[in-house]
Amino acid sequence: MTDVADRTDAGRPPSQRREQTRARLLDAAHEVFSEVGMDAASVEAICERAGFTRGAFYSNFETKDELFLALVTRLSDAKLDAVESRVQRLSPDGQIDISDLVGHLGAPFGEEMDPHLLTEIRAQALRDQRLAEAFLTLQRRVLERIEGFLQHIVATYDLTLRMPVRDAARVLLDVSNETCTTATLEGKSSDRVTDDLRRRIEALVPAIVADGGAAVFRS
Amino acid sequence: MTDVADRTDAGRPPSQRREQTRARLLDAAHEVFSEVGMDAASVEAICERAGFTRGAFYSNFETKDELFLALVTRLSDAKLDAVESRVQRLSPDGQIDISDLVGHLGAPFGEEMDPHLLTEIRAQALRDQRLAEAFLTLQRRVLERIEGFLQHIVATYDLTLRMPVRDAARVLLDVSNETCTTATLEGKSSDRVTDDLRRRIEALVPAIVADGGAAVFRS
DNA sequence: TGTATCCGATACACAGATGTATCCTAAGAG
DNA sequence: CTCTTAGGATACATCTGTGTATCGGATACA
Repeated sequence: MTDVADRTDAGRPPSQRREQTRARLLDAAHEVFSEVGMDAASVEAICERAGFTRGAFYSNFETKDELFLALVTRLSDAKLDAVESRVQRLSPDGQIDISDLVGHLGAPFGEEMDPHLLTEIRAQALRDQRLAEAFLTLQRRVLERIEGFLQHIVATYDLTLRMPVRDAARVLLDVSNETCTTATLEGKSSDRVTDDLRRRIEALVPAIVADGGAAVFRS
Repeated sequence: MTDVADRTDAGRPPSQRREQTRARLLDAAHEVFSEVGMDAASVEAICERAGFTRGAFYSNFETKDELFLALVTRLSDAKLDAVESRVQRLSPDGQIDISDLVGHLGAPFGEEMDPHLLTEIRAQALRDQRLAEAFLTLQRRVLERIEGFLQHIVATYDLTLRMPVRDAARVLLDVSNETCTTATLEGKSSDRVTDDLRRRIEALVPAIVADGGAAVFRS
């Protein structure tokens, strides 16, 4: 009897139902991990949130660790997609709106990867080789995207940076990360986190871009 | 019979012995928390590391949470002291060695507050109001120190910054934090973490300081 | 030397989590 | 309509951790 929760997989083929179950478990895991952290999150709690019992869990995953890794992988993909699509949508001429820039940089956060989970992943990665590698790979790829993005801007608007593009990308990412985490710690809403980030980036751009990029950037 | 471990508090007055016990428990907690994280660290494991049983623990602390908070407090004090003393030792004239600057900025890390613990504290703080406040207060105070330090340099050498001192301090701190964490994730030794940090700061200084501060900074 | 006291060890009760082994049900196959 | 099978529920054994209550021994002081 499946009365734990009414699910809508009534008439689906079994193969799709399995995927659905995995996805729901991952969704639930995302929430619970973000709320109470990896260690404090019991498999039980995750299953309950997803509307399943642990039977379903152990039928789909080996262990909690594997679940976490799967979740991180899924989030990484989503994150990269988000960055990628934003880079594509870059307007090819005219001025660059700093809010836009923030959008590009902030994309790695958004709903896909909130500071709670980012911090959690890091904390875990410091003690798990596989996770560390996964995380570092992700970070490297995000960095490359941002670097490419900057390079594009530099070429398009004929700007000069006061440091190598790579370093500039890193600084922006670092400031992004720290600002988001700190603002979240301060209990700020998602909107106000973005405000903070915007302010920080605005202060940073004139330092990185020669002659302040006055002709190109606008607030 | 106290044969769990030979302690050297043989003939000490009881009051001092109590302090010793607390200190040893805190030391052990530092290690264990840093190794396996707050949640995974059992009181048992901490006591074992310290050479006690849980009896000693519950005789000195209310709960594991209180222990963690006490540890963070102790670390904060140590951290601030480290920053403070380094600021005092600033050479009043001549050139500024960038390694020195890194030393000042990196001081918050060192042995006092390694990235493992920093990350751990953050992860916890995201879910614990009291911890969040403690951490934010610490961060604010460290920031003020760095700001004061920068202000001192600017005044002494008559430099111009391309952003408000406050923002400059933040950027430096953010880059410090992220660099240390990432380098640690990459499995780098303490020395190589410092190397990384040095490189990052070197790239950053010319952007922040007008005309690159060429006359003042040397690698 | 006797005694009170403090501090840490030991023992215990209990709660919660993990993982496995088994059972049940509903969708497809013939 | 029956049989098969997959996917998830249920039940169970085990383990680990927490916190409390009690005990014992060393120190300090008379």
